[in-house]
Amino acid sequence: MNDNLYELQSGFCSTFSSPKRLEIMNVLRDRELTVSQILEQMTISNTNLSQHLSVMKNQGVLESRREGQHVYYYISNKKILQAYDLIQEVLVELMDKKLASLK
Amino acid sequence: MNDNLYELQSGFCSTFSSPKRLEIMNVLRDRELTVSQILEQMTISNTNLSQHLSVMKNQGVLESRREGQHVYYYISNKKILQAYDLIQEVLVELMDKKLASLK
DNA sequence: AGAATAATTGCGCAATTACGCAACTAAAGG
DNA sequence: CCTTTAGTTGCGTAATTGCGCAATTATTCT
Repeated sequence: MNDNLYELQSGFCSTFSSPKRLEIMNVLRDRELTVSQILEQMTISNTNLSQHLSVMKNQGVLESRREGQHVYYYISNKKILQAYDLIQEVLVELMDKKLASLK
Repeated sequence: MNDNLYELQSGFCSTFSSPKRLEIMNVLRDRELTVSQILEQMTISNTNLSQHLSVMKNQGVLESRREGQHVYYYISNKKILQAYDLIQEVLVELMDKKLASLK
């Protein structure tokens, strides 16, 4: 029964396991953007961006709305960014620790 | 330059993208355990558990210490569990929203 | 209706990941 | 030193993922 939750959560988190997708989250941190606006901000092909956005939307990380020719994407829940930032803090602490152990 | 951070973070987060690994984190939530103790708590082969623990340790999610024949594993940083719990909250809110939209 | 712009999708391939089996290393006790 | 218990590692294979190319859909403008 709980297996399903782990399943769901791992799917959701798989979204965080790609550098490009993390970059997308960061670009969308405090605003919604159209696909082409995101495209301008990063080095990625149109196709590949669309694929990543689709994965993220399917997992519930992003939502989208169409406005004319444009599709706006945005982060579905601010807690996602909180989690993102927590992990980044962990990484910083990890690197600090590693550096300290080297000297 | 920032690419490296995304790279690092995605590697770290890839740890969260497996149901088994999430289960391991949950089992280790508030205590350290030996490999065989973890084994007792979940349905997984010895080998596969060892492999997952190795991945998690390499990414910095877990640390370990040997005591005689036993190797204890524990979560390296409490913020990891905070992030874990935040994501779970997001999932609950997501399911609530989905249920509400169905009725 | 036809053309242009925005975005998505199907297909194929290369790269990575998951996991079992069997072999191996590490520590403790007789 | 041999055996037992604990844990790890190498290898093979099946499954999944990432990403480019080309084709397709959606919307707007003329």
